[in-house]
Amino acid sequence: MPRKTREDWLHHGLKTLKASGFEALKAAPMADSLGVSRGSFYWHFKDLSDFHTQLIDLWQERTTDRIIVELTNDEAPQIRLRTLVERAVQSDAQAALDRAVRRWADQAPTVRARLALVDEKRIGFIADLISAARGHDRAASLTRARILYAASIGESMIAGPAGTKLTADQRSALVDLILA
Amino acid sequence: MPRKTREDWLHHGLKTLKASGFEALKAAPMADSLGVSRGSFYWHFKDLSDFHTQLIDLWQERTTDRIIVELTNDEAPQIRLRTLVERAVQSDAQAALDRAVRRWADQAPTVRARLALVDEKRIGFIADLISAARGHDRAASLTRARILYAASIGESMIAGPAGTKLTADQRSALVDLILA
DNA sequence: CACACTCCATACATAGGTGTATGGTAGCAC
DNA sequence: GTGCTACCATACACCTATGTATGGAGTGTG
Repeated sequence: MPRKTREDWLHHGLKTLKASGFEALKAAPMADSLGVSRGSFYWHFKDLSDFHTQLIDLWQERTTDRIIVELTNDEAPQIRLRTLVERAVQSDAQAALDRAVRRWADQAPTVRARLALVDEKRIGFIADLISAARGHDRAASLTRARILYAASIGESMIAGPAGTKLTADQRSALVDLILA
Repeated sequence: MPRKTREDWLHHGLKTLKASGFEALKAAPMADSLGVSRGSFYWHFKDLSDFHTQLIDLWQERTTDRIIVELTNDEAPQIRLRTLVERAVQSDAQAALDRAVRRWADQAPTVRARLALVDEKRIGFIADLISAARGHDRAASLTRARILYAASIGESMIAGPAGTKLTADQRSALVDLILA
């Protein structure tokens, strides 16, 4: 007997979003691949848009709020910044999910608004780390944070063939450049 | 009497793609907004995927091949590089269309393959300009080209509130950094 | 053991998309 | 002005999705 919980649906939603984009966040196909019927979906969620907002909440918590908490520790800010970049770019899972949300945001205004908040929060946190490391004034740190964040996102968006991705050394050099 | 040509359909396709994403590239809604019926569409194109490939061809010609030809002139490579960056980031029309294609690529393998070629071509051209300006070896120029290209793409992807975009001065500083 | 409560399957009405087949109209060729 | 050809409208069969209503299965609790 299947018996899926609300969390089962949401986790499957994140997987689907990452693998197939938000266009695949539909009740019928998801129910099929979960081995239940749409009845389950409409019991746990009022409708699709209810499911969508809960999904975005979960995404933000996992990919932003939780990360910031984890990286608010006693290590040197330079180290924390490098850890952050590696986490964001290196792990393809995180990058793919973020790409999917970003694509989604271009079509759904509510998602777009949420993504804007998340971007701002992330850039602000990066700026905090830069400030702590180098003591720039806030404006300069924000500009550099924005460039670093943009480069990371862009890197994950380029569709080039395998082997053309930036290496760890090149990413590290980029961080040096930002902290210079 | 309407009487739309193949070019009318393709141009409307680019506009639709830019404004509403590839999900809106459907025969029925486009026919409505063009004031004709789907009969016209299926006269000019075999099916949707035929339309899509022709659309991608037009996009590549306009946003890559033509630009490269225009910028293969006698001006100093530093100047041409700055012109290229301004064209790509500043004009929102180009950026929005590129974003739409990049999102599309995440769902359609054929589009993804084409985008990979286009990215490679653009990065190669940027690397040419960097090499001409600074005489780096090919590998170093390609890395820097990739960083600059990634930063430009990422910048156009960030969904922050108005006023947080990089200014022209900041973009120019980024180019200086790449050419250093 | 009964019974309520939780969870799900199924059927239905509705909507919007595809691609095809068929027939109609406008304009040019002669 | 007849006729050909290019272009389009319409109707059809089909598919896939949504959301709702209704009627079961299971499971725990008294």
